[in-house]
Amino acid sequence: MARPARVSPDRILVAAALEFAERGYAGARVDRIARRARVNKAMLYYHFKSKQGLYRALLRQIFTRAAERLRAIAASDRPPVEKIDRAIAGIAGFIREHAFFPAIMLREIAEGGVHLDRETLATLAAVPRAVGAIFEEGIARHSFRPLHPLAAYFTMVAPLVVYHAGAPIRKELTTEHLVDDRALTPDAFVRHVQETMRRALAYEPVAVPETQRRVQVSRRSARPAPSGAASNEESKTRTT
Amino acid sequence: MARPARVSPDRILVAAALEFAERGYAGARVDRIARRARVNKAMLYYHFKSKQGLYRALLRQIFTRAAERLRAIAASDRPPVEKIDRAIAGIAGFIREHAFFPAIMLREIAEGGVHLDRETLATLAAVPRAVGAIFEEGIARHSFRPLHPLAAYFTMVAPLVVYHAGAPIRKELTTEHLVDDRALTPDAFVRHVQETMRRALAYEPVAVPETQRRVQVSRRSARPAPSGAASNEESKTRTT
DNA sequence: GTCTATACCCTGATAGAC
DNA sequence: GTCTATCAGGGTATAGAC
Repeated sequence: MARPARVSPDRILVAAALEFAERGYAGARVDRIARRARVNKAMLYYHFKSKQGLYRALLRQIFTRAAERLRAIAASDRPPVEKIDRAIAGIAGFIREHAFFPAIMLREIAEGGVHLDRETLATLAAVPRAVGAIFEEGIARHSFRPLHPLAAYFTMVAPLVVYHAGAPIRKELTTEHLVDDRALTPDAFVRHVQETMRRALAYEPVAVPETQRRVQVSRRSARPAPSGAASNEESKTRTT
Repeated sequence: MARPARVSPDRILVAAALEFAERGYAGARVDRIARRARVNKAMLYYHFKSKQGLYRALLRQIFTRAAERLRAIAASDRPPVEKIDRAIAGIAGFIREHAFFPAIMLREIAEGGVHLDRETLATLAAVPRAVGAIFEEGIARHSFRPLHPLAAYFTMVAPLVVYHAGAPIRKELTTEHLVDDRALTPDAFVRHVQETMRRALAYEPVAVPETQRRVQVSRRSARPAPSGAASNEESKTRTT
């Protein structure tokens, strides 16, 4: 196994990921994918049979990778609260390494899954199942309040995916001075989702960080940083 | 003004909403929109000039309606906590009345806003701005902890949009016994998002509902309903 | 405002030589 | 496995009669 045999299929998948993310299934052009992968279009059909076959192969690859990472976190020997922190950081990390993923995911949701066959659906389902297992463990252990694992899954994953896919539009809106996302860095947003989920899941009242508690005592006294950016956010990131 | 003058433009917009939601911008066919609206294709071009012009007109109409509803809630004379509850219910209601909206929104996010001109971007921005005003009011009043309004906006809206747009795929996954969303009704999900946001925003430790508190006291005693569906969720909906 | 007919372009897919 | 050449179908858009 000196050198990998399947260089063209892999290059094609990488090119397809970019093209499908940018243009969607209908907007993607097989010609462009072939050109981006520097292979002949006929070669692409030789390996993947059709545009749809290529698309499905790509989705299966992404979902499998994501599910593997989340299953590892779910199987780890940590308290459920920490597993959720790590799952959030893990998803954010996965998105950073697969920047095309959020757009493809959102598009497929919008399509209603019309391109997915049984096998691809099964690999897709592995993702919420892995995260759901953490929720169920936490609920069984009374670390989390009882709630529907899928509900919790959506409140956790949807913001991450939409935030990342929404970056270009947010950038434009910020340029036009219609909104201002400059303080909302990717890391800050991950921390925000972690804090949100910790509070959402907590069985007992949420422990308020000390900085906030101090302010809370003397309600109408000086606030820490009136319009400050950095201080306006959750504290330390809990990473994998 | 006995009868409305612009029947065809309106019918075209309705048909376009369905077509763009189902197929996306690239996948949408002008022929199909015209047929669905029962107008001639040339008529469509007469009113909207191009496929892109039609698409933009549609988005402006949707965003304007959504922003108006949210601005009304933001301007109402209620405590911020309640405004957020109503904003969540309002968005869910808007989605129910405009079932095509989530798919179009997710697709446009994935496209990176390539079809949006300045005017359409401005109408889009009105939505997060209206909700953001509520967050800012709550933070100023110390009803909410300090956080980035856009961060809060994403954790609130993204789950609602993704949950609704994801219904077809979830249905398929449930049919294949890969997940089970049968207990997760639209109403239950709205309540879940409301509860999540209440906890996420709370300055003080979250007040835990009595049912939960009771369980919490005697930790390892009988849980309310082991695998029950309805009881597994947040209590009363806070509607508009 | 409404319709018919059509120009013109582009796309997914394949046949067949090497 | 790789390439060139090509096709059949369907897409947006418009011209021009009514």
